[in-house]
Amino acid sequence: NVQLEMKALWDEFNMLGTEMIVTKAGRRMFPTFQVKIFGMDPMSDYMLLMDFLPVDDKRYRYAFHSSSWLVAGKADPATPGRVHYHPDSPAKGAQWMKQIVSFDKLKLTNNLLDDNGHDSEKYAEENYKTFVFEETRFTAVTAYQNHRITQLKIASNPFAKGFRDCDPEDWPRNHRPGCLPIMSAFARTRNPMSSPPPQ
Amino acid sequence: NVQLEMKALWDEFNMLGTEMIVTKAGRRMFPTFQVKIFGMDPMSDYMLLMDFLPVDDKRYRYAFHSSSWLVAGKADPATPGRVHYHPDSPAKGAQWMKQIVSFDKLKLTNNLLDDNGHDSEKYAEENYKTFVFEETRFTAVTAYQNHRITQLKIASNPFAKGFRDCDPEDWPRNHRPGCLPIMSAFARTRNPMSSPPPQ
DNA sequence: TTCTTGTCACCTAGGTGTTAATAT
DNA sequence: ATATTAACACCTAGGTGACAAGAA
Repeated sequence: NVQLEMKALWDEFNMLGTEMIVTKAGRRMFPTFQVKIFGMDPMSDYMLLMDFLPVDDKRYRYAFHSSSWLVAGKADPATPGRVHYHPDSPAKGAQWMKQIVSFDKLKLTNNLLDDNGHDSEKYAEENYKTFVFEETRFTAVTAYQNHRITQLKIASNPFAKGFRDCDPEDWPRNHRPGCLPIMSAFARTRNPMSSPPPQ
Repeated sequence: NVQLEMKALWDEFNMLGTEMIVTKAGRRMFPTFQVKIFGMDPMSDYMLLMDFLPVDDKRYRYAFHSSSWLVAGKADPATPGRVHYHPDSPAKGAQWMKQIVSFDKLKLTNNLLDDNGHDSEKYAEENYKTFVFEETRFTAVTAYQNHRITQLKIASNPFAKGFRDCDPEDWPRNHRPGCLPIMSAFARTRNPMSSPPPQ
């Protein structure tokens, strides 16, 4: 059994239509994909890996007037079957279960030549179990399209703090009209990012 | 077979009498202990670990007038048998050998209550091979005693760049008397730190 | 046009020796 | 006296979106 961490934040993005930047050098995902794992055999070794499933083979473009994604042709040839092994692999079940497993080093790239930490598919014949979290679905972009996604990223990613025009700590004391939509998405009870989990 | 990396730098420190700061929170070693490994079985799994051997059970204090260490009593009770497993352990021989193995995350502490990434001794009964590098011998201190050690740390550790009063790149162009001894210790051919090995 | 890339200021995160204050 | 601690300015290292320039 696997439980997605930061589910509330993922849901918030998902409601707007999550976008993830891809670059040639590789860009981290935000929110970070991290999970709690239950029910492994504590003494057995496990490999943990992550890959990405194309939802369809279409290409989309964002229509700003209607704030929606429109089909705009066929997708690029599918990404070669690459998987990202969690760097702690292999490890005992007990190790995986005793703390949150984070894929924060994982980077998305549109450079087909660069592996970026991805390995070619192996172990395909072995027993494995797959978990899909629909709320982590995203559209890969080279620049953000939906401005509300940009604002939610700025509001919730600590590394983008430089672009905030309103300190969440100061709200509602410093309440200004322009901050309201961001703040409503940044309710502290739903977003524990500011105090990241140990290790 | 194991080969110490940055041996020239280690030798330079060792000639002066290397000192390493220990703190309650833990302090990295500098130079970093890193090695190249040869002759493992590529397919076998290996644990790699590091520990510290007290050279004697004496306590020392530094005599500034003679620039030497004088015996000043008996050592504290020996550190409990703690070892530091390399975080990549276990891994195949091929993996260990294909790049430099670095213990850069290792931290020294005088806090007996804090493990600081150290594990209690295990595998004592299993087959293992030990390598000692005499040139990495050091004196644990809470504050640097030998000023020449301080200057060599400042000259060679990138994180201490803020304390340099002379940019190695500008020498001998900007040659000033006060910089000469530091620069002679920082010959670029003997200190590749400025361009760290990939990954 | 539309999409992609490279550079930038601004952050987070954490490793330095210094210094002054505190402990022994 | 001497040894240790804690706060600090100054770094390295690298993750952000904005923006201007370039490519398709």
